[in-house]
Amino acid sequence: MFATRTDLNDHQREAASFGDQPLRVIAGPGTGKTTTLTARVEYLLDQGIAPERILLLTFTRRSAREILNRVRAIRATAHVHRVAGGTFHSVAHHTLRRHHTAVGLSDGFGVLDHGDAADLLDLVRSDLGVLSDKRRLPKKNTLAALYSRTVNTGDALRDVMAEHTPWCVDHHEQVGTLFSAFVNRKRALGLLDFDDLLLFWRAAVEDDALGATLAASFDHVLVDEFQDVNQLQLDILRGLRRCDPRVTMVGDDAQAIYGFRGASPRFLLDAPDYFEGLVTITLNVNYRSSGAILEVANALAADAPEGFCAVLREDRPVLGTGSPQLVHCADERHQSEIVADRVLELYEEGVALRDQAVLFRAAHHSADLEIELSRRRIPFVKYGGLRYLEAAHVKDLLAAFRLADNPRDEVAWFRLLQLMPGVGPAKARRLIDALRDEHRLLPLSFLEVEHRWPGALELVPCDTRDASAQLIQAMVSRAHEPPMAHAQRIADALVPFIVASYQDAAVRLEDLGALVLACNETTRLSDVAAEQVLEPPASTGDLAGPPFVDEDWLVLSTVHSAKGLEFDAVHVIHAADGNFPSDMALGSPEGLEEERRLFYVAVTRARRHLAIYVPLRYHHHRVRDDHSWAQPSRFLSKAVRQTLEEQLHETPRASTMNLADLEPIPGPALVEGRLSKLW
DNA sequence: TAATGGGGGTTTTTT
DNA sequence: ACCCCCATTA
Repeated sequence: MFATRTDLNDHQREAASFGDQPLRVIAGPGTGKTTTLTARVEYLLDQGIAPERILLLTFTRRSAREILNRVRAIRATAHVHRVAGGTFHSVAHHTLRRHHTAVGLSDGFGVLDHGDAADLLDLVRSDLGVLSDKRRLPKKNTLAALYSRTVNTGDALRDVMAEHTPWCVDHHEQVGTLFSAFVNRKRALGLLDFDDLLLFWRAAVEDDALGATLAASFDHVLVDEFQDVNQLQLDILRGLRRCDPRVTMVGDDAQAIYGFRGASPRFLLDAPDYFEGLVTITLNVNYRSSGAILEVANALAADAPEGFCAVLREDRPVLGTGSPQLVHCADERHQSEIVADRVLELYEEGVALRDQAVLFRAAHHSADLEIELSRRRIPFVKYGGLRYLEAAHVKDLLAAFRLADNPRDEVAWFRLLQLMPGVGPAKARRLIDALRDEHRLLPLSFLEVEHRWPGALELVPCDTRDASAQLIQAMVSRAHEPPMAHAQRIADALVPFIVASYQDAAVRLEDLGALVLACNETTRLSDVAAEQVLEPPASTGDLAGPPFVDEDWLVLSTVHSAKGLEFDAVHVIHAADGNFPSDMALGSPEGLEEERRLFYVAVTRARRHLAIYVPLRYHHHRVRDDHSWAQPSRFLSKAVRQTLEEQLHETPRASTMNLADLEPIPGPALVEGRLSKLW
């Protein structure tokens, strides 16, 4: 029972058991945000609210699961699993699948990931023939980001372009034409991208009749990480609470780090304007970090021009060992060695690898360290950056899954057809054209595909016709079988193409098997494809081999991906200006402030040990021997440095010497000398 | 006319 | 890993 919980402080308890007005909880890092949300869910259940009438919106589905698992651990009897929980996107997906008719979507609609959406944009651009002057034009990924930002903020395209792509703002009308064609094409093909999930959910929620029904299906709505919502998400939330004041928003303005998705901490700060009668509770007692680490965090916070709402303080001291360190390294190579040394030292002192994390600004910042860790056989898992989902073969199978439910999915066709040897972009388009009817529409059903395919088959090079026909057959034929069996047949038919297209086919085939297994509990393959897009497996870690042998591995993560996590020891690398803050973000004051918050997030992940590493030199790969001197991150101000113990490692060890400086050895002669003894 | 392979240059962050 | 460009091949 909630009433018997003794692990909450007064503020947490007040928040958890708050009544029916809108509630805003400002919760600094380590102040028990998750505990409080968990307790609030528990409290609501105790009050007799039916679990399925509670909606818990979180930033990742992992955190929704964590909160619900914790509730379940306390109240084993409740049907906690019926609480509707997930990200805005995943809840949107569920809602739209359920009410697809009411919002005018077809059954089995497909969900495009970021890359698919960019590909489709490119496809539409070449069809339209606009914007073909490649010099001054944004590339497809830039265009996709532009589109996304525009719909998520609701700002005029012209203004968004003026700020983010000023070099081509003159083309804004053409870009607008492209975007509207892009939207039409997605509709015609039965496809939604990430943004559409939210756009359609908002449309549903804002509709008088449908919106009232959706809003009435929840008694309480709780939103975590509110500092990272954007205008579109706020609109949805307001729609859902159109006549009901029972809403809880939890967030921390100091940790707003998703501006590039149109999010802004101002929605959290201005929440009283959006929700009448809102009450605010602030949590600022930190239970996570040692006092010394808190001092670092607070010094960083004090440098923020606008200040942060929650200034952290400690209640009972958290034990720390030694001071947080600022480590100066010779260069990146040296940094990798010192980090590896330090990680092992801490390991010897009893800090398990999985309780340690190396954090960085950009995914590629860990490249050198990954090599060093592999060399020393230190197992690690990396979060952030490239994902399993983005691997080509996974996308191939997902495309086939989408197609199995929606033969109009031109993006999927385009991808799958090019897998066939001898088929490139041009032939793929001709093949797709051969599948269209007299109105240039793609088949709506697989009956039509079967009917039109023989004509198209002529375009496929002879030697792959059989395999191609089998793949089509596998997708077309839906016997009375469980979806997983269907998925298995599709995967089997895909095997020859994977083997022919990729050199490391064996590894890739295993991934396909895993995807087939994911179809176990579904009714629709397109559902599985969408789920994978909405919640891709978060980690990649192949360099050090399978880390699971000893079940302890070091965590490497982008700061973004480490949000909400905590570790005994945190190593922040590449704290050099240009890397952290990223020079990409320095165009505007808001950009810089977001970087500062990101740094704050990194530091506040640490419980007992914190080290920040600054390489002094960066070698340039373009010109050999060339290097530049790095400035330590501007966030390491004088005040911040006073909270850190500085360590200088000015003399790198022999192994880090720049080998190009040495007198060359007579390599060819030495090699030939040895080899000549062999023959 | 298209596909394919090689090479060089780049890469912010993610639902 | 991706994108873009170019040369070679079918």
